Amino acid sequence: MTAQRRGLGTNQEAVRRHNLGTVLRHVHGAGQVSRAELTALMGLNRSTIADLVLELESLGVVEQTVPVGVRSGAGRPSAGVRLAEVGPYVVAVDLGVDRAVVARVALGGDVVERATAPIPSGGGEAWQVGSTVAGLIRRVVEAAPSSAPLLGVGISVPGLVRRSDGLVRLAPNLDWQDVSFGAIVLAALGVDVPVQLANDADLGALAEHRRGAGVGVDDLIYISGNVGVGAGVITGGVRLEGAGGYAGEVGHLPFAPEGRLCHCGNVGCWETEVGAHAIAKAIGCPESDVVTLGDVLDEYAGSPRELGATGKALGYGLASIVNAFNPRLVVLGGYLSSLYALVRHEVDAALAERALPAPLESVTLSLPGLGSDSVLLGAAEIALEPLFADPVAALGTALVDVGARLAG
Amino acid sequence: MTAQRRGLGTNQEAVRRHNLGTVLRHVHGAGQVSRAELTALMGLNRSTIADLVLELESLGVVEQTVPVGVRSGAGRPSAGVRLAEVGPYVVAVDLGVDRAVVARVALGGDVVERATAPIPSGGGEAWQVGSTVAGLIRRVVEAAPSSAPLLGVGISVPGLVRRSDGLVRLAPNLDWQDVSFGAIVLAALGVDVPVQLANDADLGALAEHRRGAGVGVDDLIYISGNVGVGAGVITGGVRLEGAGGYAGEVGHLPFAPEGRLCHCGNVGCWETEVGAHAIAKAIGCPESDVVTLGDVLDEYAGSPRELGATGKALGYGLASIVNAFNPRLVVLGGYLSSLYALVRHEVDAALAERALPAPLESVTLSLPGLGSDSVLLGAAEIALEPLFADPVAALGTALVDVGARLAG
DNA sequence: GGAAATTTGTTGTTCGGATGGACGAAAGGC
DNA sequence: GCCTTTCGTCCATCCGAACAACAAATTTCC
Repeated sequence: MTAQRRGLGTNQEAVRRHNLGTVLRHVHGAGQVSRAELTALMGLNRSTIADLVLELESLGVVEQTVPVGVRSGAGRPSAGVRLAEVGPYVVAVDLGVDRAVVARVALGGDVVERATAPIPSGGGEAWQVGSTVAGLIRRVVEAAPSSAPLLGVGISVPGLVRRSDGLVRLAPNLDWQDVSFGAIVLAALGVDVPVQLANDADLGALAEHRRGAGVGVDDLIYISGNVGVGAGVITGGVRLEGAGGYAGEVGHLPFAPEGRLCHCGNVGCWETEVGAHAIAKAIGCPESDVVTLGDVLDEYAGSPRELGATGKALGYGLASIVNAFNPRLVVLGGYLSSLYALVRHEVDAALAERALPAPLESVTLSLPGLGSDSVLLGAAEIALEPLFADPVAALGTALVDVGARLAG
Repeated sequence: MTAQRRGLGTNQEAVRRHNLGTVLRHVHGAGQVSRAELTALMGLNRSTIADLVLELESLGVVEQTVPVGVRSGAGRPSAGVRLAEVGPYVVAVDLGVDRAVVARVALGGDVVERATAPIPSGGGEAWQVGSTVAGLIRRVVEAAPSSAPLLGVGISVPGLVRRSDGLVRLAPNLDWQDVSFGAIVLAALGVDVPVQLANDADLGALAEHRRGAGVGVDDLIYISGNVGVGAGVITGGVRLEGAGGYAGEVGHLPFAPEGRLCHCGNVGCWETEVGAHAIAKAIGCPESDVVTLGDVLDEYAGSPRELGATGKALGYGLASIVNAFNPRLVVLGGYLSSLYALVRHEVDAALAERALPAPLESVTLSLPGLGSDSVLLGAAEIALEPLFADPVAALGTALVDVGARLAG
């Protein structure tokens, strides 16, 4: 029972829900599992697993295959369970500061189709962006088999998103404040599907945890470098959200009291040292290229010395994060992955200098295992969440024949 | 299912375990609940609750009472469920830097008996402290009814405690490093009971969440001022532990790069501004009174201006914590509660100045609801944890006739 | 004051779903 | 080619939550 409301009792419906969802979660995570592996993973009886798989098969989400795959020892090979060929899917939206990426993502995490459009600098009116996104959604959904159900839409936003209702409280680089972007997109689409919004760093963390560099790691942090800097925290295997959903705003941790003025109104925030604008200034990159700083850094041919101070600042800041959250893994996403490749030594040294020995000894820095798709795939994962919580209910309310409905 | 291993399925034994534990948790939390309230709280059937209560009664942990208490509407009054008169108990140990407090705590959280002994300054050898603590444990257990089972011992340590095995990695103010204090106490006691160790701030947070200022608040932080400064974090209703159990070490967040040298080897840690030594210096308190700084501050009659900078530093540091964790409540424990009473205005203003608007709007600062017992009661709570996870198993392995066993 | 309404406790039964055993099937090892 | 090992399938079983019916205790209303 991953996230049941605490204090409640467990009735038998809940047991079935949980077990169905857990089987599906395993298939989703591994792509292909044998029934024998499922019995071992879940600690349930052979017969029970068989029954659960049968029900999922009749729901049209998984298929059983002939025994295949690497065999270990003797004995009859176990039947495989894999995702259905024409199964449920979600739409993932990665809203960046300069472009929106929209993808149709199948259960299992494969990007089936993808579309991108630029966003005018400064964000533009939210309804314009919503209209653009809706157009991209129409495009990626068009070719989907009409019998495949759409489970929902997950949207990543570079800013503070209120958990309770998905309101975008503040997205500085889009110049948005208190925007109900989920409702805007739905209105532009003209249909009603479940929509989930979340912060980009939180979604990066989720995706890296499920399918990237952090598989099997229950305490990890994803640092997103996306003009601003934020952190998504997974702890004990679950997302750290905080009271309102704003946890992980590490970009405004104090860093240099005598430092530069930050757009948040304070002085010397970490972001003023390792944010995109600061780095661009350090390497003499024109202001117009700030939004694509990652690409600039990938092709950076200047002296690494110009970035030495930045690397040190990154390491010092990471030390604070390591002390506060004690993660096993820190994934550096966005342009920070490009930066880390250039100044790895400075970052590692600064981290080791400032972090406490105990949390330091078990932490690792790494690049995203999903490249630049972490956030997009994280958006897919939150859209899939209801399916794992209750497969029957989620498929019951899913939208079928989506292409036709959206065409009109 | 509060903390089941993820990925596992739920079998029927687990359901019963969970439901029994949840009933007990409710009785433990409320002291007295009616069966009707339990059905509403847990969402289970009347008959099911009746059966669960019957089983707990036969285990000797709860008793049913005649209908009593405030009645709301019409209808037959519901039977009450309360903790058994002679029920299971735990021993809680609060290891401070200058004294150890040991208490016998009944299920329900009442301190039945308590004993205290000083600890030589600088901590002394761990085995000496262990022997002292064992003596206190003997004393508080002596008068316990011989039929009452001892569930375990919970120990709070002012330092970094490894979650996996309870090893005390570092307790600077006791001058300990890698001390297996649980084993030491058990050896001095000569019996084998479950022992849980944890960091003092984590336990303060736990107790305030369960029985103090944070009842019903699922995202709270307890800041312990106990010579050093640390934070215990509850998020989503569960303890934030991190990979090794060291999460919440906020005392060494960077604060003033040009500041004082910290014992951790860095410069300008938050602790160098709001730690006990810094405050003592600010108000001209002799070094020998640092360990009782809370009492000193309670009787402080000097000019509040001497503490203005400290209050500001506290507020700024709290802003970082609020941005990073987005709590709904921050409880200031230890000497920080005394400090806050003196410079509330400065702290509030500094927090409001540096925290981001979104997380700031929902956060409250408060004093501990449990006074100076937060940490002690938190130690009791971790010792009780196995009981709620599996009442039958925990009571099966509990120790009876404790007085006689410990006398020899 | 009495009857109706309301809510709960109790008891016996039902039912959902996990479990376990028996048996056959499909592989590897010798 | 036979034995061993492991798995799928088909039962019967069993555990425990849910449900229904009735009795009990209290409030409310007339």
